[in-house]
Amino acid sequence: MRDGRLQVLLWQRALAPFAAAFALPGGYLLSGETLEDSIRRHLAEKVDVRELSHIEQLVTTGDPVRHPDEWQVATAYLGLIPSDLDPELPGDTGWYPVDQLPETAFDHGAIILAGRERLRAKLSYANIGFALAPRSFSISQLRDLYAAALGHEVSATNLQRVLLRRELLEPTGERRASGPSGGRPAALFRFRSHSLEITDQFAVLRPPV
Amino acid sequence: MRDGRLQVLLWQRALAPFAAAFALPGGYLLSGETLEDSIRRHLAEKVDVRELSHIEQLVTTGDPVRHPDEWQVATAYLGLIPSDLDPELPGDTGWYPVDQLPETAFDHGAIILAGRERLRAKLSYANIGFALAPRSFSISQLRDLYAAALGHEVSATNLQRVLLRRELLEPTGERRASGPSGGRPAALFRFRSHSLEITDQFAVLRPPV
DNA sequence: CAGGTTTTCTACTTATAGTCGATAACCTAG
DNA sequence: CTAGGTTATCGACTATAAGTAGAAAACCTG
Repeated sequence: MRDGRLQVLLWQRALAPFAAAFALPGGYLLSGETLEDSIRRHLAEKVDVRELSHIEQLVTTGDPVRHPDEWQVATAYLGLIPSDLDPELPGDTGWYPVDQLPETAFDHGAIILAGRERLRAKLSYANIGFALAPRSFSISQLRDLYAAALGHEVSATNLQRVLLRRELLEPTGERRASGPSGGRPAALFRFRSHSLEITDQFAVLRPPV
Repeated sequence: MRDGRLQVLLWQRALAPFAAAFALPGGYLLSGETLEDSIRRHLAEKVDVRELSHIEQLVTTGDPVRHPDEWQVATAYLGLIPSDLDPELPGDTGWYPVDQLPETAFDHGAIILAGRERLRAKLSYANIGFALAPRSFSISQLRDLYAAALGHEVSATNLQRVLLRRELLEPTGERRASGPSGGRPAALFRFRSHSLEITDQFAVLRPPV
């Protein structure tokens, strides 16, 4: 989440194929290397990987048409960075809104959309919000974050009750100072756990009718 | 589902490594081959792949410790065969209960359990029952199938109502002749669709308290 | 202190799922 | 042909989760 929108880190290619198109960070596996190690190694060239709050395997494609010259098998991972961290980026990379992608290289456009779907699903049946939200936040902040990620309005009242019932959130006991235009100061919450936990319910926050 | 239990097709290895241990069917990718094509090709040596009612990618592991001699990257798929099909099997393969696995080769034991978890989850928020059940079935049959796959008791009344509400089932209009010990003949149902569809609900059939 | 703003709470409604007992529709034995 | 056993189905009730709306709380500024 950057700028109130779901954005993805892309890198503008210099060389063919797909010169000038935008690609996900990545690269080749070294012999004997774990997939996740390799992802982290390649990503480290772009951002500080200690900032990753969550990473999970997304999909593996071996479709021969995905690369024009070479036959490749590629495994994509979904990685998340909390909204309050703002990593230094090299000049050829930047954040791009997922719902307004530039022209992408290879099959990266489809992979990004698959990642968004995975994220949306896990917002509804897991505690994956911890990977997007800052360590401490108000319910209104969290509502805006969920709304942007899910792509539809979310009720703050309902969100708070659902996440508290599932025991995913706990109050920090602090309150945020109210803004310049006044208003009641918001109580702050945090996620109880910062590792992925699946709930036994699903229907968090369908779009309002 | 075979014999009222969730079973997996395994193949007893003849050669080292893991000689005599049981392994999932599979093999090496050919150059230029799609992952799914490769799976179907290797599987065809064991069973008629036209009997597969569903197939989906499960997980890719590149952990160097998974094979003692060689560095491998392997992608596992989950494939399902309806309970009323009984493929001819070569002598070195057979069905083995997932909750009572023999000694497995490589990391195949963990992969099988991951497959079971995927299946259980999709029974709860998708129509994946179509891939396990016969084309036409009574609610009691379906209850037994769900109970065996989920690992806990399931109420037939509730199952029928939930699946009908989600519009996943439809009555065929036929009834099965009652068994030798009598009883009311059961109405027959079928799945409306035989391709995977995600529902917007989740909590089908939690274990009874 | 009045009026505006944001947050939070409470009550109500709706949707979905879980449970239990009654009833229906068949069988076989006598 | 009927009594009693068996399996399937239905209906009513309960429990839980989620969606909505409006009132109240807690701050701000002028």
